Parts: sequence; structure tokens; C-alpha cells
Amino acid sequence: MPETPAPAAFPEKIRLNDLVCFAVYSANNAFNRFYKPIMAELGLTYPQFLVLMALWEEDGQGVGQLGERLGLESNTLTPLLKRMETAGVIERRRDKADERRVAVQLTPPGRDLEAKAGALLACVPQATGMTTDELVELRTAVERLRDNLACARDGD
Amino acid sequence: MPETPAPAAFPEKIRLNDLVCFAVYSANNAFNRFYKPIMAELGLTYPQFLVLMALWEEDGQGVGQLGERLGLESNTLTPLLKRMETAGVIERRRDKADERRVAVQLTPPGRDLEAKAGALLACVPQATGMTTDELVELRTAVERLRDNLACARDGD
DNA sequence: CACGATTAAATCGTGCGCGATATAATTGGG
DNA sequence: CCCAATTATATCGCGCACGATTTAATCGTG
Repeated sequence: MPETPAPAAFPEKIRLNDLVCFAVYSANNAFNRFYKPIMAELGLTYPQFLVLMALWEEDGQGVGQLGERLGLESNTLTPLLKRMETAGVIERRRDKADERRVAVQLTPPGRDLEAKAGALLACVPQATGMTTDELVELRTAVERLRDNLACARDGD
Repeated sequence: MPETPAPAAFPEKIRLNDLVCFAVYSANNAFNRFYKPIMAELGLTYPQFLVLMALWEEDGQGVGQLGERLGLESNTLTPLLKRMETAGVIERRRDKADERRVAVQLTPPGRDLEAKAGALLACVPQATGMTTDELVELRTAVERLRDNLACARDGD
């Protein structure tokens, strides 16, 4: 009589709570919900805020550079940037040297939001209930996960 | 002459890459992109797959229970479930005892997807480039972050 | 210089995710 | 028993996110 199949080798049914992807998915939703009222005070959405973050680091980036920075395509960014232009926080202008490119420039109101945002976001670390060290470690791990997934999807 | 202001005490400008929320946001997008072709083979979207996961654990859940499980509201779930019903993987039926409730039942095709999904998702841990222990640790930390954000948003 | 190939944005359609609201069924206090 | 309050879904509108395609400008090779 052969050995009974090792229970440990028998693949447990995978549950929702075992999936890293679900943890990330639901944490992202939780961040969105947490940020929504804060962003509303700035007259922004959360993705629009991320675009502004990128522009506060380097103004005048093209749509493609922003997409590279944020991991988004022009089909997402173009309408988003148009809404931000309507809201008066950025301006979009064609590059004179290369008319294919569109440079995104902060307006003075767009620049002024940086200080306000800094003040409003000061509460976030507290809300995470984690120490600074834990947050750095977590962020580093999530970035590694993200980058590995991205390059596994492309050519390894 | 006074000391030069301590550089360490001077609050560095916060950069996109310092934000945990951006790491989570971009990792979630990366998961979506990674899963998309896999889910396409199952005829599903990623959120639809998460609903099926919940139903494979417990069939016949109501819309509200599913929402609780996934962290979603009826305004997200109702149209999503209708698409899944059209796709033939679930059925929705009003509860006889309480006509307000809608129970979500797996169809045989919906049940059969569990095995296929298991096979197709076997490649995921490899793609993350992390060890099992690292993934467990990461998932636990992300869940803690998510839960803390959720309860900070409600009544602390 | 010409013209196909490449590059950069924009457009289109679909599916979430959610705030606000509506609809319908059940419950509970007088 | 009745009707206001509560509960469970559903509806509506908006803003992402993205695959597929289009438009327009630039580049490269002959």
C-alpha cells in the first residue's frame, strides 16, 4: 500500500485573502477613498494629483514623459490633462521644435497647490498606522513587485 | 554667525517615488496589465475574477456580502454582476424570503473556471520575483495598511 | 527631394469605482 | 394595522485605465 498523499503537497484551494494581488487591489481602493475628500479640497482627483507631483518635480514635461513617469498611456493622460487644463492648473502647448510633442506646464495656481497639498497630506503617515521605517520597507517591496511584474510581462 | 540651517531638518520636497500610495497605485496597474491576457483566456476581467474567487469560497452570497468581501458598493457590483450573468458564469436570483436580497449563484461553467484559473495563475509567484516568505510578509503589510486606512477614514 | 517607416498624441469604446440618488421590500413603534 | 424608518439593490453621471486605431509630424534611406 502506497503512502497516503502528503497533505502538505496537496494544493490548498487558493483563497481571496491569500492573493497579494487582492491585497494591493483593495489597498489601492482604500487609498483612493482616503484621498478623495482631501483631493476634493484641492479641486483635484487622485490621478490628477499624481500628475501634479510629477510636474512639481519637473515642469514642462511632455505627455510621453509623464506617461513614463506614472506608468500611463496617452489614451489615459490626454483626457485627464484636458480636464486639468480646464480646471486651470496646467497648460498644454505644442512644442515649436517638434510639433508632435505637447509640453505640459504648470500655471501659477497649479504651482501654489504644492504647499497646500503638503499640508493636507501630513496626516497620511499617521493614518497608515505604520512607522516611517515600516513604510519605507513596504514601499520598497511594493516597488520591487511592480517592477518585476512589468518586466515579466514584457520580455522577462 | 549662526549655524547653517540643518539640512536634515529642512523638509525635503516630497517626490512621487517617496509615496507609498504611488507604489501601491502603480503596482495595482501593473497587476491589472499582467492579469489582462490571462483573464482574457478565461473570458473574464480582473474584478470579475475576484468575484468568482469569492463565490468559489462560498456560493450563493448576496450582493451586499460580496461587496463586504471585496470592498465594493452595489453601484459597482450590480453592473459587473450583470455582465458576468450575460457571460454565463453566474446567475442572479431574488431571495424568496426577502425580495430585497439578490443571491449570486455560480453556473457550472462558472464553477469549472476554478481549475483553469488555478493552472493559468501558477505563473504569478514566479513573475513577482519574490520568495513565498517575502510575498506573505508583503501581503500582510499591505493588508495592515489597507485596514488602517479604512478605519482611519471611518471613525478611527 | 521623395516616400515609407517611425514616433507622439489623440480618439473611440468598454469596464470598473464611486458619490448621489432612486426604488422597492421589510421592520418597528404607536 | 399603518406608516415612517430602515435595509438591499439598482440607476445615473463622471473620471480613470487601457486595447485598438487614427492623425499628424519627423526621420531615414535611397
